[in-house]
Amino acid sequence: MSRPTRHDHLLAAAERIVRRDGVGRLTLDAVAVEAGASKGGLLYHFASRDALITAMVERHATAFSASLEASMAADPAPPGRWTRAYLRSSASPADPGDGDAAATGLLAAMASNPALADPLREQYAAWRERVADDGLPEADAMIVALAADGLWMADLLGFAAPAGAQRRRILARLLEMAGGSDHPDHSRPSAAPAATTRAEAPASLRR
Amino acid sequence: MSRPTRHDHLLAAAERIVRRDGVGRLTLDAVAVEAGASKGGLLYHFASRDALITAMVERHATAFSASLEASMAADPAPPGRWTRAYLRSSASPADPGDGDAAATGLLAAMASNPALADPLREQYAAWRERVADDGLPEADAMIVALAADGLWMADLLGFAAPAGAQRRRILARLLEMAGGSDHPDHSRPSAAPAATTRAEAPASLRR
DNA sequence: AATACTGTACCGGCTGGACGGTACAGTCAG
DNA sequence: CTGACTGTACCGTCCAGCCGGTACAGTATT
Repeated sequence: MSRPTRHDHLLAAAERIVRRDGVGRLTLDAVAVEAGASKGGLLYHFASRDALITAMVERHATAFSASLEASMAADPAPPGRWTRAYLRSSASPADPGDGDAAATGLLAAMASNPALADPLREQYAAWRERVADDGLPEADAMIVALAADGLWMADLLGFAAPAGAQRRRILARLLEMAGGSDHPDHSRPSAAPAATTRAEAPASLRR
Repeated sequence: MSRPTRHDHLLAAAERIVRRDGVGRLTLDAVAVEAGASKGGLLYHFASRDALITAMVERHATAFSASLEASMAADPAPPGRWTRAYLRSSASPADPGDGDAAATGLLAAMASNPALADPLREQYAAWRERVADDGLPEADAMIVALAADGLWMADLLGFAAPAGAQRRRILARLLEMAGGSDHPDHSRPSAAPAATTRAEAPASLRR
């Protein structure tokens, strides 16, 4: 679980393919080639295509979970902590390099076998409970989380998500609804002024 | 464009398959069988699989658009009309028989060729503009729309969407944010009391 | 009125290619 | 010697798209 192993490289290659070429191109051969490995080697690590996709989904789930936990730990005010953390983690991915590649596993699962997304579904339900019971008016907290999901979905599906100043205003308003400070930029060096904003639609997902 | 033609039957069959068996089962043969037609006949109407999926997407777009327009026409108060209509149309599908089958086209498009969803993307962008410029505080209107999308996505992906009383409370709060009356049940016969609530996750989408 | 022709709707078998998965012999580091 | 691979050949299946039909309604020709 420390430095990137072959295992990780293969997973990363799979994500790259989905993002760049679309789910339809996620074949065992393509992944092997992308990772500079052989098909045999790939199947040595992941016994089947489904196993590969499951691993992608789980990778995303743990990554998001970690981002959530970190964001929450950095937020001292108890009421609305989870909700704000959820918002931050969905609206701006942890690792900028990753971009919104995180969801590639979900996409792949939905395309070939929705049941593979089950672990994510469970996680999601748990997060939801946390949000609902966060010391805020229940409906408000849920609305913040749902709006975060809406934003995330737009990115995922390549729909035009609000960007730039508009996005920033929406995020600020959501943070406010979640009982957060209006100036959450305290720990941000502001070296990257519009860093909160995502450029455009993914522009990924071609065929 | 009047009574259901063969064309419509084929499209409906395709939607049924995606909903019942999952996107992975959407093959030309399966659609033909489901519609009680032959593969040749199917290909006579839709020159390719992509053409079929495009038609599914467009069908959904026009259906949603119609529902939106109708819902808006029935809402006399100018400020926030679009936003409320958008909320109502996403949160409860027009035709109950359809269920949330509407999105099957999107699912199919994302699975095989994301570019096929482009028409929907355009529509979506247009709707967004309408919402943003609806006489409400921009951020609030967008949040309502995004939350509606979040709800819709949960249904689409089979994630546990808020249901029952909780869903009703959230919807009420969203309607309030959109400047609507708190009792929008005026034209509802209430013969189906919990009709607003969707039972569970789609439970569709198997392999 | 009979014949010939045309366009539309639809059928169903076939093929070629892609892809998941298997098998296996070989390589190389520790 | 073992465990982590590589490289390649191969199999079976699935599936999109093609194509050569059929049925039939309407229309023109004689």
